[in-house]
Amino acid sequence: MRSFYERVWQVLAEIPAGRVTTYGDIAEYVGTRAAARTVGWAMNAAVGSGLPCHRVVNRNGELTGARFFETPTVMEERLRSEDVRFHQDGSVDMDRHRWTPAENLPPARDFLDDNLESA
DNA sequence: AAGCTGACCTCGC
DNA sequence: GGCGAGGCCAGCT
Repeated sequence: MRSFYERVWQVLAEIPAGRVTTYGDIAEYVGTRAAARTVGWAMNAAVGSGLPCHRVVNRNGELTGARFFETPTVMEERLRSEDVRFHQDGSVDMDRHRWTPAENLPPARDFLDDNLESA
């Protein structure tokens, strides 16, 4: 079992364009719901690595991590370029775009362990 | 080495 | 329904 970060990144890499997920959903999928916080920390380390960190928002669809990108606006711009719709208050339309690892990926153990062991 | 902090979430008051 | 506290992992002081 590799680090918590790497598990998060594997999930992150599977998020389809035009969809978003939440810190809590990722945290729960990789093992612990309460580690949602650390997920954000993992994102910070992933900025600039090519992973779609912009597809992770908080439970309300707010772009809380925007300020950690190259510029504070690229997060929204990337999402808009993927046809993600926003509410008037600037939050993502979660009903329309929400994607969860639990419903779209194989069971966490299989998915994570497979990739890790075969690596 | 111990303690604080952080892109969060949930529960209790 | 707003405010405060606890829980998780890793990095920094």
